[in-house]
Amino acid sequence: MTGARRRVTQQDIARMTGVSQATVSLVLNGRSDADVKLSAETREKVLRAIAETGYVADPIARRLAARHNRIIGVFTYEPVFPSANSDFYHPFLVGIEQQAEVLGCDLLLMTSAPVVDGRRRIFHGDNRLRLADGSVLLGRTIDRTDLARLLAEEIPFVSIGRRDDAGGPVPYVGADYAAATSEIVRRAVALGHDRLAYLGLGAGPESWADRGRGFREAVARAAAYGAHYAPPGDPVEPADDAAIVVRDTAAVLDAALAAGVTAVVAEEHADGVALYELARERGVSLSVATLGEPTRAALPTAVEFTSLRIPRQAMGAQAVEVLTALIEGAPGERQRLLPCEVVSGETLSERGN
Amino acid sequence: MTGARRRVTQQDIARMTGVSQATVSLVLNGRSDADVKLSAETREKVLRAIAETGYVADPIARRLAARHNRIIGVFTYEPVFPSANSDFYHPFLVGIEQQAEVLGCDLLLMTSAPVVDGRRRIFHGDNRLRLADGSVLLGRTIDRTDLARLLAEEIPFVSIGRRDDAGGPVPYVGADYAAATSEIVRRAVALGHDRLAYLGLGAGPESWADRGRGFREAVARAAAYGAHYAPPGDPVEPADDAAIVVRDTAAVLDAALAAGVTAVVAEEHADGVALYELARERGVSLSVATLGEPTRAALPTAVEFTSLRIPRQAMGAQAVEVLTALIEGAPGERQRLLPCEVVSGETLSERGN
DNA sequence: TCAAGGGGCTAATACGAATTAGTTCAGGAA
DNA sequence: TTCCTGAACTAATTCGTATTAGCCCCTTGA
Repeated sequence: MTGARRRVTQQDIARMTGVSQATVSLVLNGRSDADVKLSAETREKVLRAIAETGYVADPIARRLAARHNRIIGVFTYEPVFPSANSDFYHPFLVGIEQQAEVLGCDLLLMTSAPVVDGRRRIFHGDNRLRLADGSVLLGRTIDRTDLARLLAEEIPFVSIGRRDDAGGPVPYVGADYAAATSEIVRRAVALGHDRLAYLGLGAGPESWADRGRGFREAVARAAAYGAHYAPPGDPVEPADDAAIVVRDTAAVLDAALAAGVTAVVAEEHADGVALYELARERGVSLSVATLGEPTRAALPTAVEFTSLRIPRQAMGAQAVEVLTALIEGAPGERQRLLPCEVVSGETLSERGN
Repeated sequence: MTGARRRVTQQDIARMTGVSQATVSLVLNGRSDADVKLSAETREKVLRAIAETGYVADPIARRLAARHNRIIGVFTYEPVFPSANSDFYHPFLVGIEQQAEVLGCDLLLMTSAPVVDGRRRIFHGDNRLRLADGSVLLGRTIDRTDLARLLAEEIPFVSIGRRDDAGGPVPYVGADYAAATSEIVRRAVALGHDRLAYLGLGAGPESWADRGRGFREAVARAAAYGAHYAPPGDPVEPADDAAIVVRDTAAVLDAALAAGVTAVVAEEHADGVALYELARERGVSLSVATLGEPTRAALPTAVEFTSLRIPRQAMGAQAVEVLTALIEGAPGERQRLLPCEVVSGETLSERGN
């Protein structure tokens, strides 16, 4: 029909219908407040021209003028679409996408962030965060200074996973690991275990700290004995004075048995699996619960583990919810902890089997 | 530090350093052409102020002025992050993300598109396609009228998967199903099969048509006999006159055996698996090759099928490549067919086993 | 002494939509 | 007739950056 096509603008529509660009904008935004009146005739004329030309507002210009564009940024420290099959982040993203769809928002994956030391950098020269109305941050650990800067610059964001204050409260949607861990300890105690051990690094991301805290508090409440072991393989720098550093699974098992421990709670699923399998192999009775779903490849096992189900999809969806509330200045809590379901498997059983 | 923070702009930098906004822009863009000269002194002064304030260009304004941002749209007809585990699209997205990362582009997932009849609509009222510099389209079938409109409106896009012309050539990166299918037929003939059958619907997306064509051409070249059966369960509307419509796997097998067919090439992996298993059950010797990876849930089978490996990741990456070439007006082919590797399994064997 | 020729910068404008402060006009009241 | 009011618009400005035309000043050369 037309030859060299150029983008249709409000100006074009205005010229076609003999009105001003401002009028076109007003019609488009369906404005009919007290101080803006448009005759039905004009309105129809403009709408007809819009329909004819297939005009669509340029979202970029819209954002510049109106200061929002219904785009939600998604920042991940690792690739969003990992090559590895066992994809821990996927459920979060399913939730994020679902909620974005509900809200009619698009998702901007910040893949342009340059990778340094294997992690994407949030802040860099050509920072794109402002392109979106706000962003969801996804990652096991998130740089404290990044968080502080996001807060300082008043960039709307929500972290998936609880975060400690970073020069101010950090908006987040996390899993209530402390409560879930306490619940597991409670169950163990109810099953007769009164000498428990926690297998995990004290130092690390908030999610680890929360589990450790849940364990210690529950043990204290139950007036039980609680030891703390650091698992093998990791760079060990236990924050907790009670921690006994061991270097391999066998040593952990030996130490636990020597201390009369009958139930172990493992931060990492894989560590728990290894410990449980070793105990079985040796014919020793030992209860094991793990505090999460597999993130490292675990030994293949046919046993159903007592562990936690992290409400990942709900966390993703709610993160988007909180973010939009934040952007729109709507009231409501900016920090949410979602309950973790305890999966009652067969690895936590009555004391003495 | 400051109270009510406002975004730092070039104007602010200009005021701080006593130069004009234009100068700041020039410094930022490192311009030093013939017609733009800046003293080293001014340059440094400005750069220092930029470093102090932590100024970062607003990508929105940048885009409005420069008419491009480094955003690549990703339009999928289904959710990008499907809940289902067997995720056919995932590898494409891995490739897209990888290439986007290499190019320093962000990805915009068009999740805002309203869903009608279970599919997202590309064109709708508040269309966001223009937000990105260009888009990658992902989907088994893509609406012809959508493609035509994209071409007409000169919206840069690349389809993943070959597409027929739609009022003009459609840019795509596809898999060369025709060649791969021919290769499979060639192998079958080399193994002594001279009566072959094709199991698949003639009508359907281009990718199906390509396979069917590859089959017919190869059969003709080999002067072999080639029949065409429509698989069970699907709404059958065979485009191919030679097609024999059958309604269940048993009927397909009966018809094939009656016609003296010894090797069957199946469009859909699941159909091929069903047919092969049935033949085995009956103790009949029948070679089967399938033309793709599982997209529908197939019967569980321990057999390694002769089939195709679709270079999905490479297709995703190259789609982004072609798209950027398109956007930048760089020369190069806008239609690419990538070779499919033939997986030589055990289901295609010498005639008579 | 004047013109020519840069170097070094700025004014002005564009990009496309949103918004606000008017302006025009018709009709009614005083 | 004048003033006022409200309906129906529009002119002008804003958002922050990129770009281009052109200005001013200082050298040089004749």
